[in-house]
Amino acid sequence: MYLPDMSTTLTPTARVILGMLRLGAQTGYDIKRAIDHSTRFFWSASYGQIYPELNRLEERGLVEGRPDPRGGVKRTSYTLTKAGEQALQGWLTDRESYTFELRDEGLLRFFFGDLLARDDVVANLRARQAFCDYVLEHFRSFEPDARTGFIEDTQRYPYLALEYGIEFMEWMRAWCERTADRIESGELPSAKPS
Amino acid sequence: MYLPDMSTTLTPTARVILGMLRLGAQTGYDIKRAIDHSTRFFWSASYGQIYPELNRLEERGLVEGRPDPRGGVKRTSYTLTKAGEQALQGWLTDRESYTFELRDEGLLRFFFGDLLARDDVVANLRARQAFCDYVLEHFRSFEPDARTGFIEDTQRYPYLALEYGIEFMEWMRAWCERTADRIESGELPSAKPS
DNA sequence: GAAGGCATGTAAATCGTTACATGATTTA
DNA sequence: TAAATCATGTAACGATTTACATGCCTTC
Repeated sequence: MYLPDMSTTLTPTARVILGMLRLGAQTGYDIKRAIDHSTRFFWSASYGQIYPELNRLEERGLVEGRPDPRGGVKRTSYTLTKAGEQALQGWLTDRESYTFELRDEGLLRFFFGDLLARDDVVANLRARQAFCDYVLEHFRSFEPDARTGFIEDTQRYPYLALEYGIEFMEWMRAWCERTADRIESGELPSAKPS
Repeated sequence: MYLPDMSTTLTPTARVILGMLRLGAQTGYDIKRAIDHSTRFFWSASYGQIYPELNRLEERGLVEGRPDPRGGVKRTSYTLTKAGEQALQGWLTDRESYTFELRDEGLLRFFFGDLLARDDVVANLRARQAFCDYVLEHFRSFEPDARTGFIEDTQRYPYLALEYGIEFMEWMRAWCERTADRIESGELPSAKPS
């Protein structure tokens, strides 16, 4: 029988939530905004996940919510409990679990390149390259915010993670360009003629 | 009202299925094996997805299944229909849709590095590095098969996609090493003391 | 007073993994 | 004859997105 240890195991969404609360986010809305400006590219979450998960975390005693009607708006602010702190630290130092999932449609199209004419493969690679440029633009627009942390200005690692993203996209872009050139020059063959 | 064009839109799993059938896979089992040896790292699918999806694709007239009891085993072999070919080509040349999703737990831990002692951040990076090594080992064991195509030996692009995977993991590994060194040397600060 | 941001949530649908179940053939 | 591989499938659960709904406050 399968026994997930629900007393210590954090769901995917719970991991970002606890972390973001610990970094200074207060409300579900805060958390969503922080995610969208930072971890979104490697760990996203929607409102439909965040609000129910906050309730579940409160039931489990990992967070504590208090009504916080600043400016008359109905709002709930959350803080980590002792147990929540421990769960977060436990996850952060857990070297067992290592989720790494990728879903890359451009790469799948490339994988099926033998089914396409050379020009179509090249066009796909150019589209992928444009995608990299688009993401890089985004990332670079985040740089000023990330330099001083997305939530509080004592944070250094969000900026380093952004640096990772930028360098990754630059690497990917370069790979696309190089490969498209190799295919166009005829160095790499194509089964189907153009 | 939301109107996905179900007559032309392929579900995520349908995309690999049609492609793998076109490359020469015959049964659901074939498709699963091909995925596990190739696209798994950027486009995976389980039996629980593949078999029901094959039935749906047959209902939609994109594939055709025939009982094929080679060796006495109950088995269904599938081929693409004209409509299936068209749907596949349509998707392969569609530059509109571009799924790119990443779920990277190591990177999320790194993002929260300000909550950890320097030694723990370094340990996380070393774990990530070990993960890269592990994947690289896998990839390199696939190289001989990929050189001649995973299903038929006229295919070149599966090998190029594997090359991409190897180069990507090498890049990631180098980034981990470099960053761990920068942190260990004290070049990058840590909020929490060790 | 309209638009946009703040704030919280639900319902439906989709997507996906995991465990379970079955049974045949092939190989050691 | 036992283990591995071939082969197909379902049920339960978990995760996630999207659309919808509401209403306040602030700025133009």
